[in-house]
Amino acid sequence: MNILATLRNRFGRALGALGVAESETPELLAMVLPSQDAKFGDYQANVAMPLGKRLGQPPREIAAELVRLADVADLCEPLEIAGPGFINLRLRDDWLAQQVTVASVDVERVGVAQTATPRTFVLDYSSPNVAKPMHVGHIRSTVIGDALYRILRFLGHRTISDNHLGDWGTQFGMIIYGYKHFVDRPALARKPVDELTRLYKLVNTLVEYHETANEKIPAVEKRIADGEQLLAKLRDAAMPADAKAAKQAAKRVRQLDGQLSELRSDLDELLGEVAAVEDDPPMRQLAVEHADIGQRVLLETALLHGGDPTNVELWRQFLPACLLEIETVYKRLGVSFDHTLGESFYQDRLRGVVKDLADKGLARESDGAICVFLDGYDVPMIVQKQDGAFLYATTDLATIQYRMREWHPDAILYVVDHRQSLHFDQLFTAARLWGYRDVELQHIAFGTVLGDDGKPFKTRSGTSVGLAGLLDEAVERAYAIVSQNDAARPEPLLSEEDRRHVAERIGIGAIKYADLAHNRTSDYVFSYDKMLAMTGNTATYMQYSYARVRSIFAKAGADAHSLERAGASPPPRVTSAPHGGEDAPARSNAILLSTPQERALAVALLQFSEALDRVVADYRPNHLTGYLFELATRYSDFFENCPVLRAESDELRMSRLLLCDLTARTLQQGLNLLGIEVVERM
RNA sequence: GCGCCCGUAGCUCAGCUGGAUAGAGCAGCGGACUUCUAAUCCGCAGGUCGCAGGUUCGAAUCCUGCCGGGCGCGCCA
Repeated sequence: MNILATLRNRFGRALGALGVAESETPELLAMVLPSQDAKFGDYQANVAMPLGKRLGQPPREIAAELVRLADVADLCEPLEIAGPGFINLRLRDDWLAQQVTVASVDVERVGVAQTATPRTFVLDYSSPNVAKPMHVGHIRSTVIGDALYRILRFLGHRTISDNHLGDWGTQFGMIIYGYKHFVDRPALARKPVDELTRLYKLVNTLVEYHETANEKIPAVEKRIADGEQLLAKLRDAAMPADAKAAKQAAKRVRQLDGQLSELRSDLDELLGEVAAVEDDPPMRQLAVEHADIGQRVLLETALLHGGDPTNVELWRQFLPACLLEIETVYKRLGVSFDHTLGESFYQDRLRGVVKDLADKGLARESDGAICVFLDGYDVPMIVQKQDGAFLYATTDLATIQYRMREWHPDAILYVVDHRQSLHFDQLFTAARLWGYRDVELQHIAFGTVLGDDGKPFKTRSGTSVGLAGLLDEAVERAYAIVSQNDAARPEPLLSEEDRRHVAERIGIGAIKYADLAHNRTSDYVFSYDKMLAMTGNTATYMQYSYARVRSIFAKAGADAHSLERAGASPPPRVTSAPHGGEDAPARSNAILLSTPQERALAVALLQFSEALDRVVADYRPNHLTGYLFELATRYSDFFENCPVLRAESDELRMSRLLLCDLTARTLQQGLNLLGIEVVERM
């Protein structure tokens, strides 16, 4: 059941009867919306105001006409016109009761219909570099992508998830170099993943050391010197005469000052990095011995790309261990993919891509590189470097070509950091020029995860936070909270094993939910305390709400089983209005809406479908978290005001049990679509 | 310099293709546990939606300019 879609459908007909052109109706029907304030009813139609202008009639008159034409008497109370021409709709209690009763026996889909217009979506998310440990930056892509995948699939779309691994880049050159110079063979045989990680980190540290010492530090020093010079010049300059120019000059000085202090703190950080190596004698020794490590890593990478048998064999040998590592994280997150076609998969297609682009006149040589020049962009998209190597733009184009040929999608969604938006703009523009015009290409951009200080989330030492450690920490904190709360009960509910199990689900859920609940386009501040809070819009609160509902069934005992049976049966024939005429006794499995709280809960339950539509409209899972919070709030209100097991009659008791059951299943389904598990007790 | 994103309560954030009196949580104040999980709930207080114009029946939302912040800008991904 989708109330909004039903109402729009009815108003569409009314608009037709009013003589509105069919081409204009979709835009107008978008103005039929849920009310923001309950005193205006459940829904409102705001179409009369814009129509007033077009038809040259007072909006209130048009509203009155629409009220006459709209055939909604079966589901709405008599329509009301308010203000300049708002039409307020209040749903009939008997209709609501009937609809929610039907939803309550829908075991599979809690009343959400599948889309009438299924599309094929390819979703590209997570895409970590293998060989590097996954870090905090991979959470958002993985979690948002997985949620969108689950939601689209639930709505009946064809979905294909493809983890576009970085499995062919410089990080393998590093591992290969590390293997050739530093490998500890027994360790590699014993724990390959750990040893490869150690090699990667070691080589990476050495490469960075040289880069920092030889390039970054001098560059920053030069910028500081230039800045200081400019600042001195600005300060010496005579104050401009007119006020505006003086203000501008002052601002310039202020900005420059800020930039300089930022640069100085950058410099300190870089000097610290260098010192860390130099103060460690063995590392210092290695740094001296491997002075040209940066170049030699690139060489190893080039050899790999060129098909060098030794390096290709090493790559083959190392890849499974690296995959195992990330697979562990995915398993814990409950994320899986239909395909995992990494960059390496496309390597033998790249030459053909560049040739085809050149043949079609889209790419040409410039400064020794092959570039695609696009209107409206200052910089071209480079598809082949001077030295002949290909770039990620090339791989991405090859990937689009492959996906289009293989899966014929209607849309390809890339869940990737917003910093890559220029790349995707260019990629999509190029792809369309290349001939892929009938596919929706979307960069599902998201912001950065920040620490408490408002800067990108890092450890004290400045390295990025490992994803595995992050999950551990959340689960550990969840365990402490679970244990503390359970121990404080007169009679603890949970065994030690239960507590561990619950903590895992709460900890992982908290991280995912916090991420999904934020509007994806903005940065968000990562805080364990906030995400594990029991109040507010958190996974923990949602899981708690679920557990509270379920506890009623635990108390109800055998009733739960009979209810499940009732739920599994076909929809009941609703023979009576909820308030029940004497000659039509309410059936035992019909829902009655005897209080405002029950009614509000029923409306919320029926709006699940609308929430999912909103998510899909612009690929924002936070609309679903917002909905679940609203639902949980409504349930809480109901829980406080409507006794279930001690309801005044058997009919009411059964009705409320049905509402509870549907609430639990809707919460569970909603959380499941976000990749979050529930617990029966907590 | 050019481009993209952002600016909403003390803090962290919502605000659903422009709708009626801008909402949550935290923090603050005051209430509710012999009653289905109080890890909860209810009430109070808290706002020039960065600033200034414009578009219109109506603007936090759309347009322009300014102020403030983040990110990106040829051979990394």
